[in-house]
Amino acid sequence: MAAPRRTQAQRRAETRQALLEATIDCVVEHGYGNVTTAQIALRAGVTRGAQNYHFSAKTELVAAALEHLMDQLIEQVRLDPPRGTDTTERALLLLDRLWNLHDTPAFKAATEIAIASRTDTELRARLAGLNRRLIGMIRGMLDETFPELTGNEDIYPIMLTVLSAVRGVAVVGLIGSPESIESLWRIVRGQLEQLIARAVDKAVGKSASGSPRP
Amino acid sequence: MAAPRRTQAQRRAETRQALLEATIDCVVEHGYGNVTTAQIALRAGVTRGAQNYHFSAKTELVAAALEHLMDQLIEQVRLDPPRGTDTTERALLLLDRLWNLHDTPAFKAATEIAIASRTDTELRARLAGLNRRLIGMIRGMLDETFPELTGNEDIYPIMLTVLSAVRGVAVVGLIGSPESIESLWRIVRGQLEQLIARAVDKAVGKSASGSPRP
DNA sequence: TTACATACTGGCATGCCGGTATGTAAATGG
DNA sequence: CCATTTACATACCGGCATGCCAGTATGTAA
Repeated sequence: MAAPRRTQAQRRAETRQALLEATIDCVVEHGYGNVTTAQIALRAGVTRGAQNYHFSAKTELVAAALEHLMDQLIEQVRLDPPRGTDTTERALLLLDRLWNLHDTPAFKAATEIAIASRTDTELRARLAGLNRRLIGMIRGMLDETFPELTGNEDIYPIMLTVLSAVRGVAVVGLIGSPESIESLWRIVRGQLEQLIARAVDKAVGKSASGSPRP
Repeated sequence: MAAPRRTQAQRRAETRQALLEATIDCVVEHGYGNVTTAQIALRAGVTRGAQNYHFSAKTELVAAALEHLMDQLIEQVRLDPPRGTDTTERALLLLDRLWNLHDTPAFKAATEIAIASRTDTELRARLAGLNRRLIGMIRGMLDETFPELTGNEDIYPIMLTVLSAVRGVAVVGLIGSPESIESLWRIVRGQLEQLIARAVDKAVGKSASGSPRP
C-alpha cells in the first residue's frame, strides 16, 4: 500500500495505456455509439479529470486507442511469421492467421470505429492513414513470407480477394452466432484454399508444390 | 390546398412510409449513432408526436425501416431476374447485380443498423430473422435463375464465398473513396469471375458453356 | 347529428453526456 | 527545502435527445 514512487514518465505511460485499453474494451462491449467517456474512465480506474488531461476530446481518445490497438496487432504478427518449406502450406498458414486476426475482439472494435468514422470527419481523417498502413503491412508480410514469388504481381489480386472475403465473413460474425460463423468460415475457407492453391501452382510452376495428379 | 379527404388507412400508410424512408435517409446521411428522432420527423414532414404515435421508440422505428428497406430490395430484385442462354453469362450478370445492390445507400444504412444491433438487444432480436430471409431469398433466386443446376450442392459454397467477398469490398466502400473502391472491386471481380466460371464449367460439363479453347 | 376511434399536435421534463474550470497531490530541479 | 511543472481529482455547466402527455383535429360508425 506504500506509494510506489513512480516517475512522471511512468505515471503518464501507465494511465494512458489504461485509458487506451479501457476504451477498446468499452467499445467492444457496448458499441461505439453507446460508449461514454465516464464508462471508459471508470473502467480504466482513472478519474475523468485525468482522462481529459491526457485526451482532451473523446474523438482523440478513440482514435489513439485504435492506433494503439493496431500497433499491438502489427507487432504481434511481425514476431512470428509463418514458416514451412512448402509455398502452399505457408499460404494456408497465412490464411488461417488472417482469419484469426479477424475473429478477435480487436476487430470488432476496429470495425465499430471505422463505421463510425464514415460520418465523423475528425475520426475519418485520423483513420485515413491506418488502412494504408495495414495493407502495406500485409504486402510486406507477403514479400517476406514468399521470397520466391517476389516480382510476381499476380498474387496481389488474390490477396485482396482473400482479404475481402475474410472481412465479409468477419463482418457477419459481428452479429451472428459463433457457431454459424464457424460453419460459414469453414465453407468459405474451402473455396479460398482452392483459389490460393491454384494461384500458387500457377506461380511457382506446377512441379514444386501443390497437388500431384495421380 | 384543400384537404384531400384521405381515408384513415391512407393517412396511416402515408405517414408511416414517410417516416420509414426518412429514417433510412437520415441514417445514411448522419450515421446511426448521430441520428435523432427529431431529425427523422423533420425530414419526413411529420411532427414528433405523430412519429411517436406510430413508433413508440426509436429502436422500433429503425427496425421497421430496415425491414421496409429490405422488402423493397427483394421486390426490386424479384421483378427482373437475370436472363441469358449461357449459364456463365447469367452467373456474371448476377454477380454484377449483387455488387450493385451493395454499392447503394441502402446498404450503407443496413450496415450501420446491423452493426448497431450488435450491442442493442432489441434491435438484434428484430433483425435476427432478416439475415435468414436474405440468404433464403438469394438461394431461391439461384434455383430460379439456374434451373439446370438444381440439386447441385456445390454452388452454395461458391455463392457464400462470392457474397462474402462482395460484402468485404462493400464494407471498405463505406469509408474509402469511390475511386479506390471501384478499382478494388474491379480486381476482386476478376478473381470472382474466374471462380464462378470454373465452377460453372465443372457443374454443367465443359461442353455447353464457358470458354471454348481455340 | 351524435358518439366514438384513430391520427396528430406541440411542448414539457428528465436524464445524461461531453467538456470545462478550479483545486490538490506528486514529482522534478535548483 | 522550496518553487515550478506535471499529473490528477472534484464539482459543475450548457445542451440536447428521448419519451411522454394533455389536448385537438379528422375520419368512421350508430
